[in-house]
Amino acid sequence: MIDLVLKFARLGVFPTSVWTTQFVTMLSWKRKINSAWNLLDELMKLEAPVDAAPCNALLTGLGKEMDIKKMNAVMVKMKEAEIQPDVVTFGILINHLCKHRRLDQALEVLDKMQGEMSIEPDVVIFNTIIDGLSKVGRQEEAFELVEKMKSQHRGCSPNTVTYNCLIDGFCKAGEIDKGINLFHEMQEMELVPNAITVNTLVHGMCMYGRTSNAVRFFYEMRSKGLWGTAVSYTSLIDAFCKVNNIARAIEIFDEMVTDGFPPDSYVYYTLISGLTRAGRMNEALTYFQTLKDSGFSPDVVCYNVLISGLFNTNKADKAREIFEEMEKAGARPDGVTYNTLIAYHAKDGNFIEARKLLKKMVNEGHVPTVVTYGALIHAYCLNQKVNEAMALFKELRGSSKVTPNGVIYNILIDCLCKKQDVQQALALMDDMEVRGAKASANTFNAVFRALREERMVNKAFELMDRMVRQGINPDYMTMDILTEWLSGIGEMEKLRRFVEGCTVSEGDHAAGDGAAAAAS
DNA sequence: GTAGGGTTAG
Repeated sequence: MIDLVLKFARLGVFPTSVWTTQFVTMLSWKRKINSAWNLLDELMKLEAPVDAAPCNALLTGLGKEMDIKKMNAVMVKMKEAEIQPDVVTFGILINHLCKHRRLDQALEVLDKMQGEMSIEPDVVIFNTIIDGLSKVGRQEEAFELVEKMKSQHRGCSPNTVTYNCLIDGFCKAGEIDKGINLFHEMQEMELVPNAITVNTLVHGMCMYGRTSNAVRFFYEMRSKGLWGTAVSYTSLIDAFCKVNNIARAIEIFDEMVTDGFPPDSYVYYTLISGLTRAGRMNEALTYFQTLKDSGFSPDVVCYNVLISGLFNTNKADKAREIFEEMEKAGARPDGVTYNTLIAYHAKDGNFIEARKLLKKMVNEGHVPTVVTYGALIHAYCLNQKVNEAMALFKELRGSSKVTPNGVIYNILIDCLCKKQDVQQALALMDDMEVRGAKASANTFNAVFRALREERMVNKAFELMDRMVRQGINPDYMTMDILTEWLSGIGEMEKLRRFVEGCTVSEGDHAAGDGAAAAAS
C-alpha cells in the first residue's frame, strides 16, 4: 500500500492530509515508526500537501518510542517545509517533556509558543503542565498557574481535569486539607467532580494514614450519587492491608463486587500483596487462583510477590512450583525473581544452588545488581562465613561493575559488630564515608552496641559527631542504646547536646555552638 | 496532546 501511495505521489496524485495521517498512525501503531517516517519524508520531498496533522501523528509515535532525537528532527523538518505547528503539536511536545519530569523545558516550550510562535495554549496544554508540576512536587507553581488561567486566559478557564491534577499534586505532597479545599472550590466554580476526583482524594487520604476519613468521604460521595471506581476500592483495600486489617480489606473487596464493580487485575494484585505481607499465603494463593480463573494473566511482579512470600513462610516447594508455572505461563522471570531465589538458597546455606542460579540468571540475560551481591553477602554473614562475605565485598569494591552501597556496608558492619570485631567495623565505617555510601541510623546503632561492650566511649562520641555531621537522625533504637549507656557513666549532658544537633567531642565546644546556630 | 489504584529482591 505504501508503494502504491508513493507511486501515485510521483505522478502528482497525492493523498489528502487525513489519509496521510491515518497511514502514519496505523504504521506507528504497528510499531513500524521508521516506515511512517520514510513515507512522510518521501511525500514531503514530492511536495505533497502535508500539514501539521500527519506530523503530529508521527510525533506521537516517536514519543511512545521515547525517541526525543527524532522528535526534534521532525520539528526541524516542519520548519524547513514551512509547516505551521498547531496547538496539538505543542501539546505532544509538552506532554512528552512533562512525562519525563523535564518541567523547566516544558515551561520554556510554553513560553516559546506564546511568544515567537504566537499560538495560544489551550486548556489541555495548561492541564498537562499543571499535572507535570504536581507530579514533581511543584504543586505550588501548579496552583499559581491555575490562578493565572482563571484571571488571564479567557476561554481557557480551569476544568475538572485541571482540578483533578492539582488535587492530586497536593494530596501526594501530604496536603490533604488543601486537596479537600480545592475540591470545594471546584464546586463553587460550578465544575462537576467526577469519579477520578473521588479516586484521587480517597487515595490521598489512604496514603497518609487517614483511612477512616477516606472511607467516610467515599460513602458520603456515594450517597450523593458521586461514585468512585475500582480505583477507590483498591486504595482502601491497600490501606487496610498496610495496617494489617485484612478482615476489613476483604470486606471492601466483597463490597466492591456487590456494588457492581468487577475486580480487575490491580485489585487482585493489591489483595494478594497484602495477604502475602501478612504471611497468609493460603488465602493469597486462593485469590491468585480466582484471578487466573477470571481470565487474567498474572504479571511478573505478582509472581515475584508470591514466590518471596512462600519462601518467607517456609513453603519452598510451593515457591518452586509457582516459579515453574511462571516460566510455563510465559511470564519471563526477571532480575527480581532470580534475586529472590538466590537469596533464599544462599540464606539456607546452599551456596552451590545460589551460584547455579546466578549463572542461569546471567544466561537469561539479566545483569546481577548490588541487590544480588547483597543477598549473597548477607547469606555468608548469616552462615558464619564472614571471610567469604568480606572476600566478595572486596571483589566488588575492586571492580567497576557494581558499587557497594549503604546496604552492603550495613550488612557487613552489623555482622562484624555482632562478632565484636569492632576494629574492622570501624574501618568499614570510615571506608563507606570516603566512598560516599550512605550510612543510616541502623549502621550507627550496630556500632554503638559493640562500642558499649568494649567501653570505647570516646569513639562513640566521635561517631555521634559524625552522625550529626552527616545529618543522620537518631531513631528510637539509637536513643535506647545511648541513654542506657551514657546515663550509667554520667555523660547525659553529651547526649543532650547530641540530640540538639551539637558536636559532643572534648575541646570542640566552639564548633558545637556553631553547629547549633546552623541547626536553629 | 491532559487526570486516578498494586511493584516484588539484599
